Amino acid sequence: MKKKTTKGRKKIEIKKIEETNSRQVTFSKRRTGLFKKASELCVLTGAQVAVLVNSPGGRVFAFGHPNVDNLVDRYLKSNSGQNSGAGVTSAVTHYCPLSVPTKEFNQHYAEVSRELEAEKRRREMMIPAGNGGVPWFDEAVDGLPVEELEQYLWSLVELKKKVMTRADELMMINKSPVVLGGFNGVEMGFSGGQTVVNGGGFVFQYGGGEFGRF
Amino acid sequence: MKKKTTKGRKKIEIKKIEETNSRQVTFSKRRTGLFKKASELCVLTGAQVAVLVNSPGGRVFAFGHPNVDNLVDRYLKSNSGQNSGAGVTSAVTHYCPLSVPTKEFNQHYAEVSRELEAEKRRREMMIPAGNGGVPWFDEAVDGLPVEELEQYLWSLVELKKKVMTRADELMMINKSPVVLGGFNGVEMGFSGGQTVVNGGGFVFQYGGGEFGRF
DNA sequence: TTCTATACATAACC
DNA sequence: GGTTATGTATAGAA
Repeated sequence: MKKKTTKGRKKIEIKKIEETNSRQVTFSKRRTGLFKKASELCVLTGAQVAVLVNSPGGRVFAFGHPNVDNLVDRYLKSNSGQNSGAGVTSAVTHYCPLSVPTKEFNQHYAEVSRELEAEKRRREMMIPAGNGGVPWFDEAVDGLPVEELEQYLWSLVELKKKVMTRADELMMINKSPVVLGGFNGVEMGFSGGQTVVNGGGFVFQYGGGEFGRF
Repeated sequence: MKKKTTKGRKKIEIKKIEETNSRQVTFSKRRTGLFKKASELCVLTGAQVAVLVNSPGGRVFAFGHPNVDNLVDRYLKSNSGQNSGAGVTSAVTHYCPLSVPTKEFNQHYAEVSRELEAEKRRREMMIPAGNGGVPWFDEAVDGLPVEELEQYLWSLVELKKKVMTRADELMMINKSPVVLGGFNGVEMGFSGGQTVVNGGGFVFQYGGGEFGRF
């Protein structure tokens, strides 16, 4: 008989995988799984779903049902135009035309998707634009490109801004303290905590502990 | 002893669920699962992911990392100026500037949505995507050199991590997914380290209660 | 929602 | 890409 060569799956912590290679493998496998899940959600419930994934390296993968463009388009229209609240679609933000590369990809995706669906309607998966297995992931991850740093920065800046504003509102409107949670090993709860705002800083606290500062 | 009350999970065919109620339940469960998967993919591999879900009922759910809202700003800035090399790599990041009509629409939509959905995450949102709020931080960061940006980045990333980690803990420990709900008619999913947004703001929820809106 | 019993996804290895 | 042993997501029922 065959020798047991594997110890089987092991539990992992959900945090960035530092090891480049396994990170890439995981990305690939999970991306596939994500698309599959999205696909099943569509088929089972009739919902429309669009998933856009892009690796730090910049490659874009997408899944869409009926297809990405339509979905995005729909969001676009429901925004700029006005639609009753009835059958609503969305009210997300206004999207710009997709960049050429992305556009092409989505286009391609749409085709592939359509074909597969027509064929068996099991799942319309995606496939990166053209190149098969290409080194895309490693490049920018370690040196974390400026653009990514900036994205994070802005993301955080926005978060902070909103947190601040919200904190103010919450404290003004009702006197309920804003609490995000407790500490490790500390009982969880949303009462008894308080939000402290000081010129520029925002601290989430619970009991005597602090777990977040902005 | 306890009677076996369930036959356990059964294999199902991936085809539309006709029974309305179970379809609804499945939608809810799987949507949560999908967001969680997306979240994990982001955390584990550092990829950027956006998920848009349109339920048959018309509700819109979205998940995105990094924060879409901020990417809008980011885009706006790089767009008006020069499409900087920092250019956007993801389709998700290509958003058009929010137009006034859009904002108004979103506002209106939010109201309608509120009426239709008497559940809980209804109320008011604030901070129309973009600016309009506490600019101090914004401006402070605006003309900062890259080196500085990186410093800010690190400090903020650390803070963000704490919050995200905490959210994760809350979710894992209490099994209640920490939800970053959206308004503007868009339900935002949030779990495991992702900040979900969309033209407006988001809501931190815990179990059935809301504990923070930004 | 919550609870099982299972189906399915996937971490390690090849 | 495939295999195997497990960790997880969930269908069905309450």
